[in-house]
Amino acid sequence: MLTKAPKGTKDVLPSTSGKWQYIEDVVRDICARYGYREIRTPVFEHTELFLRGVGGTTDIVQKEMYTFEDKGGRSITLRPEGTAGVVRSFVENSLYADAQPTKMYYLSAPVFRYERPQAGRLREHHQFGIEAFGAPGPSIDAEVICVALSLLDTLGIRDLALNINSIGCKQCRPSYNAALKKHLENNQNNMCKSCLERMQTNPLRTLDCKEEKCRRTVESAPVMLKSLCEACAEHFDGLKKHLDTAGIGYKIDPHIVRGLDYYTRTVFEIISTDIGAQGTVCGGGRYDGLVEQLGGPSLPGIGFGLGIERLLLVLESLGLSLPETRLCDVYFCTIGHKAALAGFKAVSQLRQDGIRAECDHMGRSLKAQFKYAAKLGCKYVAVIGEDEMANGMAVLRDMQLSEEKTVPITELNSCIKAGLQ
RNA sequence: GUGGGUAUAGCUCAGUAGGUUAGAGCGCCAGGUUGUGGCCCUGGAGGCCGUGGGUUCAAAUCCCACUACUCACCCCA
Repeated sequence: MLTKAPKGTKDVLPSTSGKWQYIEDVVRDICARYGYREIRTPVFEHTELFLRGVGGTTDIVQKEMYTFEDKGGRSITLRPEGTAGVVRSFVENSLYADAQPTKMYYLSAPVFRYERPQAGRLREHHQFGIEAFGAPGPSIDAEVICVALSLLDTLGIRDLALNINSIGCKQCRPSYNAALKKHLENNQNNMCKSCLERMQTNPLRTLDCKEEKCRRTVESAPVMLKSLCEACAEHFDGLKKHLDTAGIGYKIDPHIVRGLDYYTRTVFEIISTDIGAQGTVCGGGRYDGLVEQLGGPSLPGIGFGLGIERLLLVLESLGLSLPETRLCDVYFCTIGHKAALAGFKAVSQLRQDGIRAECDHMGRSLKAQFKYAAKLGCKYVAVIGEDEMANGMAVLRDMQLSEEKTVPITELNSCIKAGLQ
């Protein structure tokens, strides 16, 4: 074989693309009910968008981006996440001039990060995400979370954990950061090597460390939730009230720290414990300063990204199957050239009428045609042979009931259509 | 970027005191007498045993290197 799919990429084969399509159908339906409309933005953007948007200190920007120079000398980057491009488009197209909020979604959007692949982590993966601009209050936070949970619920997934947290705003976070850093500096002996680095670059990240000694150090550290300014505390209370009202269970996890710099106030994750180490199926939060930072007006925003591949892993691990559509409604078994032509004609007509019809392309024996039809899961098999051609009658077999009847060839198609109703 | 594991048929895997033509199940194809699927039976196709070196009379099997895949760290969806 000449070459293989690049490391960290995966083909979606015909045997599984039906699952993707089913999920996409559900997503579109839910988004319509919640008033979110689709936006499609380029797969690549100017690199500076992500430098400014995602943040120069993040791992994503520092070591995971697919960046290259195009033939015009521009620095281009394949999008490493979905939000920055949507915000750019929101600003560029002056969508802020419309009545707010602006509620948009993107679906199965390819996202690229140069990482070592492992279970639930690819170099190209696909996200469903939503973004809501312009609404400052916590009700929209709750609505955004509801969209994600609604999708999971519709797919039959009930037992994933929703964790929420608030990481404050530009008023209260700097002083908290300073306090945390001070605490860490006083406990340097009780921290792992990478946390000693994090302490300098982004102290919040130490909260997320899984090392035992770091966790103990962090336990005694000041807590962001208790250091929130009045406005942030009120916002977080409001979110909890809305979630309670909607009957949504959640856990407050003060250790949630998202890896993108633009988050403010509300952050949340929906996590599975049985798809390997990469258990975050959905992650998001509020980004109140991002629109302005990318050159737009001072408008708040909130959104999430949800990984389709990880969602499929969850479905698989829970043993949940999605409804599958039948590959073929009716198969025409034919014997001989004349009959094959008649079958081809009948199939063509049925297809025009929206019926999934198939006939032989492999020169199979009658028996083999039947086997193949059964494999396709056909409801009906029609048989046309020399006898049928001679007397104008065809055999129509119901494959599930194993019942046959003889009908005039001229009435075959209408008979099939009636049976499929 | 750092560790661990694995590479044999389309898929899932057997196969070491090194020793004839490398196996199974599933899948695929063809049959089980005249034109009928699922179950069962029979047969067939399909493998430079990841690649390149080395040891040996002899290597899928032992040694080395490389590559790919995979899991985990990190990070994230």
